[in-house]
Amino acid sequence: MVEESSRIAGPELRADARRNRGRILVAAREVFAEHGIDAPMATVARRAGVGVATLYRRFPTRDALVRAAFAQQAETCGRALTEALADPDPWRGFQRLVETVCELQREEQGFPAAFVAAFPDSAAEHAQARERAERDLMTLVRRAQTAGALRADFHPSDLAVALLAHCGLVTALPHDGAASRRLVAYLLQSFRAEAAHGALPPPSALSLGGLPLAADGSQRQRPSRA
Amino acid sequence: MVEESSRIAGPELRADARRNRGRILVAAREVFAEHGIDAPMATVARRAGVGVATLYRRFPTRDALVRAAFAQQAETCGRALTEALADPDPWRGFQRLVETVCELQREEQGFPAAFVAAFPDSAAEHAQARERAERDLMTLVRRAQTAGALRADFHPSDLAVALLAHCGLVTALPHDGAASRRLVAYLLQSFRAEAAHGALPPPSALSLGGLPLAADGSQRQRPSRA
DNA sequence: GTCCAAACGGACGGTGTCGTCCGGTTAAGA
DNA sequence: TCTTAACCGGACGACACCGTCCGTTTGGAC
Repeated sequence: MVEESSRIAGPELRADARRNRGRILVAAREVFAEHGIDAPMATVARRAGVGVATLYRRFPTRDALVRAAFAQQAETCGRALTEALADPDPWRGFQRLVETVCELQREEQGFPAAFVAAFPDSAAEHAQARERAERDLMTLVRRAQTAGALRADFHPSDLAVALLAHCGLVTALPHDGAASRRLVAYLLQSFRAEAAHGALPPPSALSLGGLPLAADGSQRQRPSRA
Repeated sequence: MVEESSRIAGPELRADARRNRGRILVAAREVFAEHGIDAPMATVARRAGVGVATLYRRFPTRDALVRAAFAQQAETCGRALTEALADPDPWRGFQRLVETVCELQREEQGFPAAFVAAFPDSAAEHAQARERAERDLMTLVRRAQTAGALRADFHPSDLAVALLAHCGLVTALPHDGAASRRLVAYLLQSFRAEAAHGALPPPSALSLGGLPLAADGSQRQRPSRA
């Protein structure tokens, strides 16, 4: 992904501003991972060693900060997807993708929530990247199914379901790597063609690719207030 | 479960007080399901048609309210467990239990979070009920394994892992029943003995029964503030 | 009907976060 | 070195929720 300023043909931040921007992003990742996605902005600012004003100047909304902070992780996901497609073994590629993303969720505990929170309305900005991811993912799934490794009734949205469930697990148990790994192992085994025993209920209507959400992105549980 | 007042040999609430207590519980369930477990107390009070003071008088802490509001659901879980043990088919009993609890999580969206939030320190109050649940659960698992239906490497904590993951899913997608049902179907299939292909990573150290948490119950992600 | 303790509810002070404003500071070009 | 525009950060007002206080109402016993 290109440097942001050059994309917008921006006015080239001054040296100190650029330095502070970097510090803020680092601090944001740390704080979000430690205290959750909606830790006070002031905490991030303090950790970064800057004032709140500086933070708000650079990232007008919490959402903007979250998105920027986890852009790197999103890129990692994209790369994992590419690598998965490059794997000559279709199943191994699929498996590695799931494991990599879940590992990322496990390590950066802020990431899963960010993943869910950041994507619903990022359509405009990352449209083409998202679209491409969606296409690649579809290819990966089809390929693994054709090879007879991934069960035929696997629906691409199932990946989103699995990732969201795993996200919920690591959010509830931030320090239990064993639980996370267990869940991933179970899910992967149930995705294998040999595991297909009974019929599955109809798949979700979730859009995949950039990942969720359901039709109304605003309807998430936690953040809503009366 | 016995009526609370009689358990504590309480001073018998006055008629209006009892009526209001009931209204509060109903309102709490509705509000928690709609706005999440940490909706403002005032919202609950307003919905119940009482003042905040009345609410606080009856339930001094949010935790007390949550616990009381979902006691009924907890009881339903206990009953489901008993029924599961009564089922002559060990696997069907196990399967029904999982499906019932997950259905409850799906319907009462506040419930899963309450489940997680309420149990860490309820040791004293529900100790014996919890202990019994734990024992029954163990029996259910062993029985299904002995029958050759449930995979041998299934660990009781896996149930907690699965329920927490499902909890996370329905929290993220409150209105997507299809996603929930899909996840449950996948998980159940992967728990079947025939699905055991590769080895699983070591199980989590989660305590089961009354359900989680990890050692430090306070370490949950969302509620924590700086 | 009378009385009182229990219950009620609105109002209020306290706390924590948000996001902006403004006077001081500094990078960088002339 | 000097100038200036960009940048910085602490302070501040707005807001939401919390939990308590207190004057008023009401159930129910006599």
